[in-house]
Amino acid sequence: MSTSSRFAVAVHVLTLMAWAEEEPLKSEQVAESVNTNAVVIRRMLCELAESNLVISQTGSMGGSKLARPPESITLQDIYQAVESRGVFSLHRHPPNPDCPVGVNIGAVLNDVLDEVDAAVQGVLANMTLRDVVSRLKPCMSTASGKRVSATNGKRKQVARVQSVSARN
Amino acid sequence: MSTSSRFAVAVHVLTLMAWAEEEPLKSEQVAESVNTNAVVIRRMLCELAESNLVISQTGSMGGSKLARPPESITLQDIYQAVESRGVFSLHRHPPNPDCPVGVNIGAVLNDVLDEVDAAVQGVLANMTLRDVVSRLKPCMSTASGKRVSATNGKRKQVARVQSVSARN
DNA sequence: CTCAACTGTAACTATATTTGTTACAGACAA
DNA sequence: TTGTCTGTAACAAATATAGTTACAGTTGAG
Repeated sequence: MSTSSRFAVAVHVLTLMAWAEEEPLKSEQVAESVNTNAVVIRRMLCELAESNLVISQTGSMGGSKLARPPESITLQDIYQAVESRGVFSLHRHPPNPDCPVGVNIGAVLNDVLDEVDAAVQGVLANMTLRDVVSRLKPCMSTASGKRVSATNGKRKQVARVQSVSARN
Repeated sequence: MSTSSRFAVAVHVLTLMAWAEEEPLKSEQVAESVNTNAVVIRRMLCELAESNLVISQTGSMGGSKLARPPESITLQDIYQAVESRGVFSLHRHPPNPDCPVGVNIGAVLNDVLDEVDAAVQGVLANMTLRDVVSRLKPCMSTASGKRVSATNGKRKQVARVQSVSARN
C-alpha cells in the first residue's frame, strides 16, 4: 500500500531537531543521520517550514530548527504536513457508471476512507515529538553526550544494506 | 502516501459478488464494472481465493462467487487479504547507526506504525460486505433490477477520464 | 567588500511499485 | 471435442518516490 517513507523521514528529521534543542542543524548533518542526500532533506524542510514546524535560515552559519517546542508538535501535525493524500486510494480509473455497483461504490468507499483517515490521525495526535525523544533516550548509552554526531567531518556515508529495510 | 488502489478494487469486486448473490461472475463482467482489464481482476481473485473469501470455478460456465455470506466478511478481512504491507513504510535505506537518533528511531516508529495499523483495522472490522451493499442500495433507482450490467455483450469500455479519480 | 558556507529550487536520472496487456496451458460443461 | 472459462507467466506502460547535479541567492565573518 504505502510506498512512501516521507512520514518516517519527517519524524526522524524533526526528532533530530528536538534533540539538538535550539542549535540549528545543517541539511548535510541531517542527511547523514537519515542516510540520504542533503537535497532530499532540504526539500522536506521546505514543506515542514510551510506548515510552520521548522524555521530555516539561509547563509553562512544557517540551518534549521524547530519552530515551536517539541511538546507542541504532534505526529499528526507532521502527517498533515507531508502526507497530503489519505491512507488509501480509490480506483485509478473511475468505475463503470452504467453499473449500479460501479456508480455508487466510490461514495461508499470515500466514507470508509475518511473514517480510516480520522482514526489514523487520532492515533498520531496522541504522540508529540517530545514523546518520541523520550522513547529514544532509554535506548542509548548516557555517556555518548548530546551532539547529533560525534564526527562532524566528511564521514563516508553508511553502506546501504539493500532490501533489509524494516517492514519488508 | 498510498499509491495502491488494491483495497478499493477488492471491495468493489466482492461487492459485485455480494450483489449477484449465488450467481458466479466472470472476470470479464467484473472487469467491465471496475473499468479495468480482466487479468487484473483474475489476479486479485486468486489472492482473495487464497484468503478464502471467494471460490472460483474454471471451465465453461465458470466464474467466481463469495465463499461465505456477505455479512461474515468484513472490510478488515479484505484489507488483510490484499494489503500485505502496513499503512506507512519506514526509511528506504536504514538510518545511520552511529547517530543516537538514527539508531533508535526505527524502533519508535515501528511501535507507532503498529498502533496506526491496529486503528485502521479496527475501523475496517466494523463494516461488512452486507453493510456496503446496504449503503449502495439507497442510491439506486429500484427499477433497474438486479443484474450486474444490463448489457452483457461486448460493450466498449468506458472512456477513461484521466486524473479525475476521486481523491486527487 | 569579499569570501565561504549555507539554503532554495530546478532539472534530471534512477529505482520501485502498481497497473495494463498479450499469450497460452489447462479445466470443464454441453 | 469444442468453445468458454480460469490461472499464470512475461512483459510493457504508467506513476511515484528518491537520489543527483548544478546553480542562484542569502548571510555572517573577516
